[in-house]
Amino acid sequence: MNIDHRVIALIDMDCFYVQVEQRLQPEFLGKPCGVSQYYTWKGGGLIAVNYEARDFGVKRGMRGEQAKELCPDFHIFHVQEVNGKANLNRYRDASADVFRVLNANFKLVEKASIDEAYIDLTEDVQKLKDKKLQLTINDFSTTHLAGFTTKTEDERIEILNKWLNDCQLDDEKRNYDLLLGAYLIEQIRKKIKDQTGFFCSAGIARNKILAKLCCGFNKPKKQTIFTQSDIDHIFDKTPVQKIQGLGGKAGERVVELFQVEYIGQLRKYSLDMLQTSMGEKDGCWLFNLIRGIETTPVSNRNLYKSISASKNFPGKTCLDTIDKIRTWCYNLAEDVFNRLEKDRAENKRRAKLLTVICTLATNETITRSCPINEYSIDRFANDTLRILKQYNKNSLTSNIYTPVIHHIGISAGKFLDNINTKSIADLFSKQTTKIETITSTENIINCQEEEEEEEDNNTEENILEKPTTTTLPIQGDFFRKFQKFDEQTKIQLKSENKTTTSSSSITSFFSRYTSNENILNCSPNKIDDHYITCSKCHKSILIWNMPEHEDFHYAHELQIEENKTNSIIKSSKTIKRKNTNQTLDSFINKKSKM
DNA sequence: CATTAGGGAGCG
DNA sequence: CGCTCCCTA
Ligand SMILES: Nc1ncnc2c1ncn2[C@H]1C[C@H](O)[C@@H](COP(=O)(O)OP(=O)(O)OP(=O)(O)O)O1
Ligand SMILES: [Mn+2]
Ligand SMILES: [Mn+2]
Repeated sequence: MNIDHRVIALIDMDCFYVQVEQRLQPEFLGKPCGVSQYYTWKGGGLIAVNYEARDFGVKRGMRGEQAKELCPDFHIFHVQEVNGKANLNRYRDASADVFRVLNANFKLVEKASIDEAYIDLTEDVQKLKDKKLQLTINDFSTTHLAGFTTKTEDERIEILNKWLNDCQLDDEKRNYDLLLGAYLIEQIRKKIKDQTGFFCSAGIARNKILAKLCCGFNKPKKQTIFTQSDIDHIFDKTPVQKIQGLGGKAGERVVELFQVEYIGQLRKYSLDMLQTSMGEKDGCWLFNLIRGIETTPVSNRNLYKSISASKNFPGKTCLDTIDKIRTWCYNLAEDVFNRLEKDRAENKRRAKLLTVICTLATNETITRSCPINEYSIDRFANDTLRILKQYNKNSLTSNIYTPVIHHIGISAGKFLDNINTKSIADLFSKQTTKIETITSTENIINCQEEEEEEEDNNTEENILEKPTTTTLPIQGDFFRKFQKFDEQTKIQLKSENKTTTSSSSITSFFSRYTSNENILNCSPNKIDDHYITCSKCHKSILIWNMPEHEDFHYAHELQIEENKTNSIIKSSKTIKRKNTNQTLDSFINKKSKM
């Protein structure tokens, strides 16, 4: 099967938590509503807002009170509280209702979040083809085309009808597959509505990124088809940050380093240039993406990989005594315990690792793990407490805890199946020698078993290229590049996962030691706030992006000389620098706020 | 004083 | 592996 010939759908529930609440209290259907947590503080923070309320400008993240100002009839549902803590089980259960419908109707369904699923429809579409259905506009009553924005229903029908006839008569553009996919999704959305009461929207495309993107084009209660011929003209107007995976720092890097606003503007850059700036893997992923190619498979995972409970204790609500901390350890442990027991009964598996996360007044976040030998509230709570006590600077006899705690989280993961199916037994046999010790080998197997992991090239090369030196963040990239000349080259461009740019070493370097002098050293030219002017192109560049920007010119020059020497650039893995300013900012902001 | 989740990659 | 950082709902 050609990876470009897949049919992928992304289904996303409309204002999901609100619909869950409205299903319980139908008298609020049609009225502007939202869901908030912790209503004591200014009406609580809204985590979901329905479309009626959005018309008034109410948005997620607003306070309940603020929403009331914009929309006096706004109704606020409150997340259930148990032991003084938000409990999201109602939404998890509603999510399970939806996924039961999906899993009953499709083979390959990936739970991407509490309210969305990717479905690989490729096979279903092929089967449907044999039936030679005569489809009409009535089979597509909520379908839109990503390439056309229609103002009226008549217009939608006119345009869709034309397209429908086109691809049924002559499938030169291979759009018929997408049409059948859209047909299947119209059906399943109707089933979801009938069997759960919930409305949803969907995107249908040839890969996950496009399906996700276009799902948002027409909401609520609608679905959108994104054809391959839409790629160029839509990407030319799609802000970089709208692409999943580029909503954060990676997207900022793209915008800064290439001086672009829309993802389509990257088309003029060579693979080498993208890789030089973004790294081999991400550069390759971007290069393909903007040509409509993205090969991340829909995985078959239906179950959670971790079950966690956490709570913030901002400002004066901080935990400053052992007694308070113990109480919250128990509250969180109980929530996790209840969900783990349910999970064990339903899924015949047990979590083997407990991870405790806390944020202290010093603004450090600490993460520590310990094995789970038995599901028990006491044990979860006491393990958590024991770990937290290790960071108490006060005397062990005192009830006072310093520094105060602003966040605690407990997470259970590393699930191990109880039942020895043949395949699992086989997998175990390989490293049976050390089972007892919760060690992770088994867990890895477990993970890999449910995940794709089909072809796993790159590892060898990556290891070879791992930069072993801690480079100072000072115009280092040129230097490093030449150091790498001798490296054997090749490197199959197969990598397709985007994500992450991180560099903990550099971050901590800055957080710990610097003040501006170190940062200023990076900049050859003039400092104008955080920007400097590049001597080559005279554009304003954020100073911490300057080294990559220089790489960019370097790559550009090489390219202009039309020589290949691909290997050199390809094999140079950029050490990713961090947006130091932002790191420090958030450090300071958090500190001052908490 | 946005909160409470959850998934994943890279580093040592 | 454990842990940190990143990205998303
Ligand atoms: N930042 C958040 N914090 C806590 N819960 C969130 C957050 N974002 C989303 N959720 C929850 C509430 C949402 O109803 C649910 C699904 O999110 P999402 O699909 O992004 O929006 P939505 O379903 O409310 O509206 P939409 O119709 O736009 O999809 O997840
Ligand atoms: Mn949604
Ligand atoms: Mn969603």
